[in-house]
Amino acid sequence: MSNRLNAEIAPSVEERALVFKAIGDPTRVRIIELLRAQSLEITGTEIAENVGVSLALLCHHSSVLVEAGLVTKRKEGQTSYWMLNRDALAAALGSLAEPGSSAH
Amino acid sequence: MSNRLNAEIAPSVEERALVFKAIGDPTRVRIIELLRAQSLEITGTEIAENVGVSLALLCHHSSVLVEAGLVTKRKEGQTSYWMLNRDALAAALGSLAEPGSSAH
DNA sequence: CAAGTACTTTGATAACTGTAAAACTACTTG
DNA sequence: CAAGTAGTTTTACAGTTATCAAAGTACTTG
Repeated sequence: MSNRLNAEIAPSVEERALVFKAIGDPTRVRIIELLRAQSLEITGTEIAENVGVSLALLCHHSSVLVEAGLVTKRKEGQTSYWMLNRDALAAALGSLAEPGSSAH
Repeated sequence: MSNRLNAEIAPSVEERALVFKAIGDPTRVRIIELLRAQSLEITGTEIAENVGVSLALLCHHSSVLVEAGLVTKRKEGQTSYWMLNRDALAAALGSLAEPGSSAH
């Protein structure tokens, strides 16, 4: 299967737009932030509870995030574990970030 | 006065989602990158030529970017000068960036 | 095996989006 | 003032999206 964004190659404009579009929804910003705060994996049910959406709706957002290459899921039994693809996120964010970005 | 994102206050989830949504289109990624590369202002016609869209279409994308607080425009005579709101961009990008983000 | 759990998919719908084309405003130049 | 320029708005439309509700799948537990 063809790989998704893997931080080794610079993502194209279209790929980056897809990533930003995927983050461009309040529910998905919450999902990303929740995943970002995890050091270990987290299950779909836990995410749905934390974010406050139904599992069905979470599953829809899941597909958007997976398509954009931001999230990977691993299924074990009937529970699915979500992982944030930190490299893909950093690649997109970094492509538009200022050289010295945390200045204040 | 400052009704838009101004990097002093942490943008809400909704505000940041709006910014990411605004960047979530290939044409607008190109516009942002073009603006990012400018040290001075750039006119609408120049942007349209560089990005390869009509002025009418550019104007549509303009409204999305202005609504999100990413772009400011100043009109002088019949030409409008665009400026990137670097603080708003950095605030959104930074809110999801990893602590040590430029590692490789 | 029946019931429950954890998703996943499908269908429906209302709202939104990107694009093109055309009309419009307002400034500038001859 | 007529023509051209720069930008804006409007109209139209096909395609997409977020959400809900309901049905489906597959694993687990009693």
